[in-house]
Amino acid sequence: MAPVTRFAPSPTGFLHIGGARTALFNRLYARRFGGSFRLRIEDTDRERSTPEAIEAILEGLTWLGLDWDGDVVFQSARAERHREVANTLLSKGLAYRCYATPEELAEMRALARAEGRPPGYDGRWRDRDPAEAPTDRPAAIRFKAPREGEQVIEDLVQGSVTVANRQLDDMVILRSDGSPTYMLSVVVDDHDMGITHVIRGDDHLTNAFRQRQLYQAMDWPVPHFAHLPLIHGPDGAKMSKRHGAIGIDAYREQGYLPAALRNYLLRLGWGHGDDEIISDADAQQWFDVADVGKNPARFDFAKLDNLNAHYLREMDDQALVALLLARIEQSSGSAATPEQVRRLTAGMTGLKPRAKRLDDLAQSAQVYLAERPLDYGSDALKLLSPDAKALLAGLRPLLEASGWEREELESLVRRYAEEILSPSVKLGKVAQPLRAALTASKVSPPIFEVMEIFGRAECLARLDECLSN
RNA sequence: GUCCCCAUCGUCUAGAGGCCUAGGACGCCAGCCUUUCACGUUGGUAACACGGGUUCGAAUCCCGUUGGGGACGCCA
Repeated sequence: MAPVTRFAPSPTGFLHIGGARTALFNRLYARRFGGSFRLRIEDTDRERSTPEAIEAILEGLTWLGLDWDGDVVFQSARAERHREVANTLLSKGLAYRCYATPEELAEMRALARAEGRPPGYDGRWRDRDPAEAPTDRPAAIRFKAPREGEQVIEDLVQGSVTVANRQLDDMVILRSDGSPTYMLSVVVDDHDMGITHVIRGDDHLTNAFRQRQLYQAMDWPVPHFAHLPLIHGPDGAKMSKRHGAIGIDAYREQGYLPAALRNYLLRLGWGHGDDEIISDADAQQWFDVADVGKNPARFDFAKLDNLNAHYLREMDDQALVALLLARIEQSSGSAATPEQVRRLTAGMTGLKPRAKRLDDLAQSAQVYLAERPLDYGSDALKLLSPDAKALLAGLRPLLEASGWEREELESLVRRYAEEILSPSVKLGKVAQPLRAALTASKVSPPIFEVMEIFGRAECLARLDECLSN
């Protein structure tokens, strides 16, 4: 049977990196075995779910290239069905009304803890005569969980995990306001959607035991479970905003490529021999959730950067320029001129190997965007000493008479430095001031490549402006 | 506190009893390349948490210790 997986985020915040990996693994698993990958928004939480968060999740997934099959299911729209199941359980005697107050509940927990028992509901309304029910407040519906025996889950990642039923209390499935709880909703939705493999974060492992009880009570087939270890921050502690628990949109803003993120996330907790750069096609062919490691992985930006640099270099120049232009327009508020686009496109080869992310690429791309008069900073000025300017002044007539192809320019300047000036003067002695004069910077792509792209007229004009200052 | 899970270089991992003198990648260090910065390239640094077993033989199996993580809501 082809697997059906799903990603089921709750829209209470942005799509974070852990969620993205969960979605990736679900999708990969479904693709690998010819199944389908569904998306369900768990928006049963009253106030905390926001339309903005839903939007951020859908956008984030789409941007990452993690498209889903079929329509998005909104859990909130299925509340009626959830209630129906709760009532079925009630009529089967597998659920009951509970009138315990929040204060009572807190006491129970404190007491249990003090006595060294697992904290939880003590079952005080479990077998109570309904005639004793108070009339002044509504009841919540609790699941009548089995007290004896144990729950065994053959988790695809965690292996066989067992918990005694006595560790599990009677969970609320319908709140006193009549709204279904998450615990009920997931089970009903996963069942109704025909989900065969529940692949999700490790933090849900203990929920799986309770959910299993529910499946059994309804006499539904229990899906396969796979609980993925969580992603930790670089210091081993829980991901915090400081180190990566930022929205996926923040990665996008910093200039990470979807392909790089996919590759990086895939290698977090999973490996395929010595392979590091893994194409989507290979990932789809190789990935199996059963091969995911059980230990939590730390997030490492240095490795992500390295991977991103790789995908950046592999990317088509035109596509990269388009991304860059959008970014530049957004920050400067104005569109690039055709001449700037021409320079940028021509300069891509030299720019690409120098960048890790789109943000630093945009930074170094300034070389091709800046217009005269150039704004010389202290770094450039340092290279433009009177002596250096004198060298450049001597070079000017030679440049004017030269062809304008990069190799020709290079050999010209080399000859100027080593033969005309002195054998001890290296190319760099002239090339560095030249770079400073033409780009107002001390670093740039190879200066002769830059010169070729700018063209003779522009270069001479820049040189003149620089020398006349 | 109760329950569950985990443990190989700094990080991500390969490793399913002899192929391990523990492999790869990122990072870091050094050399080469070089007009700057990068790219590239060559080499180097660095790990089986600890203690007991089992076995002819253990990174691999078992137990314990320590250290991490997760879950214990009328949140999801």
